[in-house]
Amino acid sequence: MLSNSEIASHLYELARLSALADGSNNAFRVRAYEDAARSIDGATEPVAEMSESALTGLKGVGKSTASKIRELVEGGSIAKLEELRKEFPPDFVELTRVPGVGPKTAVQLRDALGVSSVEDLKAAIAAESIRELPGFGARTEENLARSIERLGIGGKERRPPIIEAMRTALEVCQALMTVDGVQRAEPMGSLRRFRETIGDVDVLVVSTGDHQAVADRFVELPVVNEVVDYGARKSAVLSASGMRIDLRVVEPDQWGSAAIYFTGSKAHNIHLRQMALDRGWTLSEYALAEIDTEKVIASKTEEEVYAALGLAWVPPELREDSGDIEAARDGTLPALAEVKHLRGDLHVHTSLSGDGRDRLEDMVQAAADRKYLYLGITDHAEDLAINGASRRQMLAQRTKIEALQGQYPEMRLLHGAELNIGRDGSVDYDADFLSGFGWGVASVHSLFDLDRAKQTERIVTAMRDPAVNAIGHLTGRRIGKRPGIELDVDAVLDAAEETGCAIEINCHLDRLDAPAEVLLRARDRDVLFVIGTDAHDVGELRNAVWGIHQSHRGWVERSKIVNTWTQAKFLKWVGEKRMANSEWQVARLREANP
DNA sequence: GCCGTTTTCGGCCCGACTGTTTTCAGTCG
Repeated sequence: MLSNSEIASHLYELARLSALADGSNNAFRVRAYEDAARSIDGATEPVAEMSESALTGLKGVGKSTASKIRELVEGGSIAKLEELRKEFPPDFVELTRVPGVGPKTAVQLRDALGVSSVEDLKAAIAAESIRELPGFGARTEENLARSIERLGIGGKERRPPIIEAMRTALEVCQALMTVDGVQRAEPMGSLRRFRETIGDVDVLVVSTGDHQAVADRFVELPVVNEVVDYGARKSAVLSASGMRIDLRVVEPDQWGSAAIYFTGSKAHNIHLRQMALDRGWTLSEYALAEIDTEKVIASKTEEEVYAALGLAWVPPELREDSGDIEAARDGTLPALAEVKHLRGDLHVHTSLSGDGRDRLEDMVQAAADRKYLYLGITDHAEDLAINGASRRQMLAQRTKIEALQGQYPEMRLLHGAELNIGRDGSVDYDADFLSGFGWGVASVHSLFDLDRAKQTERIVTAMRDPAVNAIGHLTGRRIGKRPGIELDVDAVLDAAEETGCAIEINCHLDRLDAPAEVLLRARDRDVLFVIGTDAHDVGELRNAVWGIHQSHRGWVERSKIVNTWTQAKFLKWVGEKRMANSEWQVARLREANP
């Protein structure tokens, strides 16, 4: 059966090819296909199983698209799409990946010069025949040549992982803050929405001074390899790695409308602008204003603009137009956690782990500095070949922790471990030794290639273990480097509800694991989460903020995050899980000591 | 192509920058 995302990708392709046929990415038909695709992507029911009339009930899907979907599901293809593919073969479509080449230009190049691939375009540039076309010139030809070169290093398709983009963005913001008159400089776009991969880095700057001076400084930054656009309000550059960085500079009283505009998503903005029009207003990056009189209704803060439209402020990570605007209107946005709500960290390594960098004493002090009320110390357990701690080492650490506890009357120290989930779902040590720990995180560190059924089984088995309070970095993915393990997410969530085992939201920017899709799937379930930094040094305790953003992305209610709970409530919950399934524990003890 | 208590036709989000032009089209975000 075709999945929703497979169906959506057919519609996206239909949109792309229709743009070539209609000569514009903004053609209404193109947008209609995109709307339908987005709606199907976000649908919770399997669209392949829906009747034509049920399909038209989906937002953005009308009779024509509904019948195309049925055609695809029943016959495996869409006649209209096949026709378009014939007219616009992949090599030709590739042309529009060249920055500066849109649908109009691509078609014009083909009609006038017979250009039907990037290779053809290169030849036409070499022959200097493009500059002869009406509306083109030598300058355009040169720019196209440069754009083609760029395709090799970056191109429109590559989306850098968030960790890479965040680093660049914060660097740029920091540098621009030193320009005279600059009051604020912050990352926007998909970075602020906390997508796991980033199209472009967007930076918004507020300046009371000379805007041109900001642009001047921007294009001179060390990260800049090439300047794409250069203006007082708006500039764009490419980094050496091909990352595009966009800069907008606005006046202080335009921050709110500019931040909304620049944060997106595109679909969210279009929806907001439509709401503005319904009220006789228009929304741009400069202001929400009356159409007739141009009188400004709101612009200073995001809250004001949303409020004027009858909406609660929408957290950036939710702005995808996938129910966020309706929830903001109806007052049903989730009550999200913020960093200030965190009362503990429950995945922390010390130098006892082979890859840990700071001493136990320093990690504990750093947690105390953050005013935490509980701390789970979770060094790697013995099954992890290089980094794991032996029983003897673990017991010695426990003694040290007990001694340290006296110095921290406010904060409860839990001696835990990051256990390794074996092939069959078992973890390190034996049940007796495990029962000596006060907290346990279990994670997959091996056998990433098992099939879906086996991976699901091993996770579920680990969740049932009374020594396991939470599953660490659920999928084991490294964003942009390594895919996560295959999992039956619903089965895992069922087990989480049944066992009371929490699912970690790992804070490392290259993990952000569990992924947002998993968190969203758990929205209407009684699944608990724990935000864990997986810190390997004191500085990484600050990564908690990334886990908070990730929880927002997944619409996770604060009440479901166990480390926002009071110390008493948290400790009660930990104890319950470890006491529960005592029969299971007895059975395991018998197994170990027949 | 979709949509609708101002509608089944006539709308459909907004603006900057570039290169080519004397007022605009194309592209992009």
